[in-house]
Amino acid sequence: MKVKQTKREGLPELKNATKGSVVLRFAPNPNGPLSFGHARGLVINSSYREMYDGVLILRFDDTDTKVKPPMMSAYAQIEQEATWLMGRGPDRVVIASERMEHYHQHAKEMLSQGFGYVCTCSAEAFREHRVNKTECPCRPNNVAENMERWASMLNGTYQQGDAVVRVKTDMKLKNPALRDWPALRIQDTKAHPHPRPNVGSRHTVWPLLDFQSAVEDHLQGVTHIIRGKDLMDSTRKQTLLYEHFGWTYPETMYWGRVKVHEWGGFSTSAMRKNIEAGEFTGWDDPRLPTLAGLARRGITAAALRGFWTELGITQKDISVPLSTLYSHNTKAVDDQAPRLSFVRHPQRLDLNAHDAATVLQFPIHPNHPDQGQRRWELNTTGIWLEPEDAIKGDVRLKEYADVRIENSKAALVSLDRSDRRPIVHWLPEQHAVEAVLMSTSGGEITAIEGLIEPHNHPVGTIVQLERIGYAKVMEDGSFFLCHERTTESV
RNA sequence: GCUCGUAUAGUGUAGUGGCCCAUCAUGAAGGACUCUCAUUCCUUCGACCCGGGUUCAAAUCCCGGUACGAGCACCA
Repeated sequence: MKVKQTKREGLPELKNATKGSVVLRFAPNPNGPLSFGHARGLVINSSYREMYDGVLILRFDDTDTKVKPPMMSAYAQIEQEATWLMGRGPDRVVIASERMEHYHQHAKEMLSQGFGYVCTCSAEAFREHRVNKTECPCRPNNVAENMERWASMLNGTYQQGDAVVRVKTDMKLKNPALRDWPALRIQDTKAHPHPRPNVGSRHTVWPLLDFQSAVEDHLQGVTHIIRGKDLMDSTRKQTLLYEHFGWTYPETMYWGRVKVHEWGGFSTSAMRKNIEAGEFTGWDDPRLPTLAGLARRGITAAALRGFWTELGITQKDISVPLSTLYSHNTKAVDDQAPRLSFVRHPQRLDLNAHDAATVLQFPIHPNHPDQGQRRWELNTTGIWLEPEDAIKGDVRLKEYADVRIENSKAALVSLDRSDRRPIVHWLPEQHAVEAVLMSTSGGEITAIEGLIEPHNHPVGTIVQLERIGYAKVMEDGSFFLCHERTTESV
């Protein structure tokens, strides 16, 4: 008997993993709030935490005060956003800048055991050595000398740029990236203090990512690292360090680069600049691919989880259309979204409703009568229609009646459906309040004036505007279209 | 330039030598249901980068090519 092939559900098994003893980590730089891409690390790592009943560490890699300076408000925001996305908080939070003594101690150990050295060559000079596979003059220095130079790094004799601590690997390694890589450097924290008040200018010798991350992973007992494949060489560098220390490196998996068609590339630093320049209203500007921005326009955590889980952890570099995310969001949102009638650019028509019912009643959600009923009272003869529908001639006013439109007048034909004429959404003249539908399109925020049926859905509710799409109720009562349309009929 | 990695339908993804004329989702087209251009359901369309090799047997292993991406920062 042939067994039909099936697609694996969810994420693949972790190598060398036993339930209950898996330790994972997600390590962002708090130089801004989380963005769409960060969600991948959160979703994947947290799924594995659930699968293996493991521990997930949120680690702030905030060891650069100049190139990518941390943002004080980002720490709390990132933890909150991560919790929102994962549906559960991290098991442990680690802040690198507050664990400097561990990094210093390990640097010292590295020097005293002779597998590290203090190098005073300029970056350019060392680059020459790296490409030519030659040893720099500092490399043969003995332990005593290295300890002395280490002291000079710590006490300020050496200034920023004067010296780094390198891990002794092998200058003849095939991969140039691995040759005696830098582990710690000096930062002028007087000029660029760390934003955390208890850190500030206290330290001048700071670890670089590869060293800090490697030491911290070991200290925290991390068993599995899942990260971008841009960090593949980091794994190799860190493995060399682990060998020196006699540690075992965690299992590692990588994912490739993801681009979203509509967004192209973006970076936290670039967004920060544009926000400061006033091009965006803030980190939660709905045009921004930040978690805050996406959440603001009604993209749910469940949609993000579904999206990233479906992409999995392949090393392929991919480009995905936003519609993929939207389809996940539709699935997450539709079943609960109350229906509302919103008429864009309303046009008033007279309706000769001589025989009409005066009260209409129909469900808030067609698939869920238990959500209650909508109740429209018809006490005048005016109705509102979208201009596009008002020229269609024979239409059916949804949940009410078939009408014929001629010369800006609508004539009631039948209360029951008499044929297959198109059904349009509409509003009774008195049962409509002014409203605005906001949306993003092509990097702009646009507003469409219109009328909405009265409702009391609280701020934040994701509703479905019939025949238009899902929208979120905003603080000011306006609606924000969740899924920007490619073919917008504004 | 050196090093590393990846290549399955339009877009993603499953598949680790025979159950593969290749999975699932999304998309497109058609249809059913429905007083929404929503949801749900059904049908159809559509792919193993190229060339060699190993093998009785290759999407799956090996070699070469090509394409794309990443690293070679005193950034993360």
